[in-house]
Amino acid sequence: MAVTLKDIAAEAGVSLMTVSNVVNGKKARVSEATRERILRIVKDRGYVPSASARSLAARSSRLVGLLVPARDEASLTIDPHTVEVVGMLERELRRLDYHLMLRGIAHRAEITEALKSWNLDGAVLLGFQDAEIDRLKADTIGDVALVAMDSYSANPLALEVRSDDFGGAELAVAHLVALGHTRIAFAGPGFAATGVVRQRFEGYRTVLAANGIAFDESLVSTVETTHADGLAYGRRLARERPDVTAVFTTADILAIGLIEGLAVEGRSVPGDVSVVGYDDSDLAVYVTPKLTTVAQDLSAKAAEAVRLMMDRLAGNDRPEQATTLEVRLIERGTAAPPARR
Amino acid sequence: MAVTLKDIAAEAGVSLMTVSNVVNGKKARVSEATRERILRIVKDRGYVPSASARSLAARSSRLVGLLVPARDEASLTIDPHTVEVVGMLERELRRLDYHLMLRGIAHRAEITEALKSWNLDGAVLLGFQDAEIDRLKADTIGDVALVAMDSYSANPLALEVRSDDFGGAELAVAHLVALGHTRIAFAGPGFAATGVVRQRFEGYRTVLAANGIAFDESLVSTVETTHADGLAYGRRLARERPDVTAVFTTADILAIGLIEGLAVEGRSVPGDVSVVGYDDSDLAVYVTPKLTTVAQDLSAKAAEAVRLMMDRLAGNDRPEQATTLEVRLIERGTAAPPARR
DNA sequence: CTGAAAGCGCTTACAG
DNA sequence: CTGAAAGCGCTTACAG
Repeated sequence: MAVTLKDIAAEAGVSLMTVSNVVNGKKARVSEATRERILRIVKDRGYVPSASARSLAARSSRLVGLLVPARDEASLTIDPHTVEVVGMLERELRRLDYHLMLRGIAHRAEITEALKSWNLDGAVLLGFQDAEIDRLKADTIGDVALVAMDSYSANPLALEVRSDDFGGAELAVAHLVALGHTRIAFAGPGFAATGVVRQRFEGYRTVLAANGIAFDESLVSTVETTHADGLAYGRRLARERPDVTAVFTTADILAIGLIEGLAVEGRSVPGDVSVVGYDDSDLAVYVTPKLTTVAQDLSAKAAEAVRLMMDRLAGNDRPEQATTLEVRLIERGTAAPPARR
Repeated sequence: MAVTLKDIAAEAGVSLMTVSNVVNGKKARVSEATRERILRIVKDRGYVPSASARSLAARSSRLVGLLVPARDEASLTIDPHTVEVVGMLERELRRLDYHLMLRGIAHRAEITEALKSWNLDGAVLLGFQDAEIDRLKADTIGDVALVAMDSYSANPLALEVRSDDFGGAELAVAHLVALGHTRIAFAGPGFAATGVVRQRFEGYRTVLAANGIAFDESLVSTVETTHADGLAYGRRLARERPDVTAVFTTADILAIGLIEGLAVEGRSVPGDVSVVGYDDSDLAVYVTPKLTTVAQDLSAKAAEAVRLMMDRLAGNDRPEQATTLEVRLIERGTAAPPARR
């Protein structure tokens, strides 16, 4: 069987408690001599503390859940852009000696279940709608430090980290306006009263207004964030809306599909239509021309999520404000002045 | 505090044991009447068993580790192609009521540590070199069911799942040969005596030999699996090897970089050079022309990994053979007959 | 069909 | 600086 605290204690001729103190680095409580002797035995025997025993006896499990929506028995909805966040979160947590449990959530009740079952110290909610975050109640989440990524929910139970989606849209649309465009379309997934896409939409509308461009409802289209939907949208746009000279899109993948759709109908980017994406995913530089897009600092986002969680775990109060990270426009090859008519 | 078995037992007026039996579905041991009464209370009170207590008391933790290499303090090395496997594994395990712990491995010792600390029932090794799998010893991994994905290691301690890398290369190169190519280059990351890339290289060589095409060492290049390295390779190829009319590549991303590199130097695909990728990643259809590539069934690979693990956990012997999954060639737009000279 | 006892491997006060 | 006791929430034999 595995070696336990008891084994180490027996071999060192001390009590179990002393070994525990040494293993947990409570220096003040053990003399340097016994400390070194014990550490040596621990190493020789390859002792690793039992996390479940620890979790059971102590208050803390040093376990953090990464909760991701999973549509009805399907796979996790992790888009490539999210993966990077997952990797970063794992790294940050590992540095702090925490472990990460990955859990798909098919039904709402599973959140509570995941939290309780492993006695998680914290959890990161990745990819949930604001409405779902709103619904979280104190009695269902207990005492975990909960951080919701990319959330604009008003739920005080969740710590929030997101990028400046409003500002990112402003950057993109202002760039298009500066190039001389006035017929600028907005394409993104359906949105509610709040949330990432809503913010980007408001940023779009604000820049139009600031530049005296009338908002035209018929210029905003609901397009799911997939290459196929982007492509279909591009074809429709090419055929039905020759007046549109630029499109601001809420995702690179959608932008890339859109560009292909336009091409299929004989319209070029940025010659006939300018396109701005969002995310600055790897994809953005794989296509020709390379995509002009809005970049967020994913690494900073993950680090901030962990920082907020640890702060909360340390007993500090929830910060007044949600953290909003800066964003920047990456100018590449898909946005240019509109063609002369 | 959270509600425990004891609370439920008290409320139901039965012993703790009876509740335990009900919760664990040991129907034979409890009368239907008490069973229903207890289930009702469990539901009303929102009781969720403590996984750590269970793990400590029972033999099993119902926890599986997903171990991924993490280069020195850096983020996890999860490429987009791997992500899909992660999602699939999580789904399969969740269905079986197991949980997944995601852990980056920076140093070899961390494997043992991860295994022991949470008393994992099983672990999936994703993205490790064969040499690292070879090095695993029985005393360091204990009794966990270990499955190594895409491994060709001979270590009997690991269960193995992989695609038919040799066959995939055969398919790709045979396709090129059938189109009339004879000067076919091989591009992929450096490889050792064993492993995925070695297999693909051998498949390449075998098809050449079978068709009476002399193997030419100068046609094989070591190119890392990134867009940038692919691009640099493409430029080099265009300038230095006008004789090469086709390239078989070990990854789509590399193929896409290669195509761009060729384009930069004024050579077109498939007009001047044919290119075949590997993986059939999403990327393959985002580029123009769409990539001809070799597809593997990632979903089946994940399912098979879980199946092997559960089989082993059920006490069955390790299968004689590693599982090798079928692979197929997806013909799209980047491979065509060589241009007439 | 139901239950009392022992124990899984730790940590947390509390003594000395 | 070191230790004996109690307990975290379960499961595993073993009785009845």
